[in-house]
Amino acid sequence: MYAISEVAKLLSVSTHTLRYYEKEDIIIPNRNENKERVYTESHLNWLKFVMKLKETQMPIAQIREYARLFKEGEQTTQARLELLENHQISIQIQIENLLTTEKMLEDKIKAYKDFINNKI
Amino acid sequence: MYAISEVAKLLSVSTHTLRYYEKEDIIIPNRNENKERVYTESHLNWLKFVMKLKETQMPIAQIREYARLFKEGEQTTQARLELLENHQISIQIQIENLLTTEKMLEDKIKAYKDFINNKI
DNA sequence: ATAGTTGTTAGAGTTTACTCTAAGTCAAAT
DNA sequence: ATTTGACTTAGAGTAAACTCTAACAACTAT
Repeated sequence: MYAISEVAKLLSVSTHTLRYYEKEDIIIPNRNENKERVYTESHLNWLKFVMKLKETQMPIAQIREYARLFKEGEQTTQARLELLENHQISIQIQIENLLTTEKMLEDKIKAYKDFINNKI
Repeated sequence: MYAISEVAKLLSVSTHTLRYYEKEDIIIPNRNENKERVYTESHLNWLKFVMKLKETQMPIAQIREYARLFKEGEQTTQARLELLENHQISIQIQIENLLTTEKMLEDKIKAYKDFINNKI
């Protein structure tokens, strides 16, 4: 059980951002008697998952959509699967692009090094 | 030799964007007698390179910096090399992150499929 | 002649994802 | 008693990278 400030610290986000995600229906923590947000281990895991999706360029709107489907329950399993499969494809494309550019950079870097060392 | 609209079409960007990049000192095309922008093959290659950098998350400010160094000439070779090497590292980190998340997604996708097919 | 393309300056508008402020309440800790 | 941390609503501000508009000039093609 974590307070908002603890979660912020653990996941390196601001409390502002956590409240913002809540407003965007991405994480809805529990509340204690004083109406303070209480995040469980499972909220934390969900947030970590969300951050992975964000890191890999999934827009907030799509993350919200996944969260919404999740809340709707079992009948959305197929839709969630499709969403994740689409994101997997997006990730694969990103990796391809990065690899291509990395190769290009490697050549350029090599050329620069040759130039600096040997003035060919 | 390409007019702005041809470049826009070839590279799938708007003429607005091309003028914006020019204002940001990222590409400065030649001009003809009528002061119209004229892009050579080499401008096109530079633009393609720029788009690769953008695709791999290099901010405009850094691309501008690289372009500036380029214009300054040979004495900035070392600086340009360092900039590209830093970006290469950034690319490698991005690839690592993507691979990690892809593996995670693959597991989740598998779990969803199992659930759907066998209701385990 | 007129439609189309390009040019200019200057600035306004858009989108995404935060990020922060105000202004006030409430409960726990020192 | 007061500081601290949390809460609320409502909205303003920020940064990046476009994206578009206005309003008018100038050349090219039909």
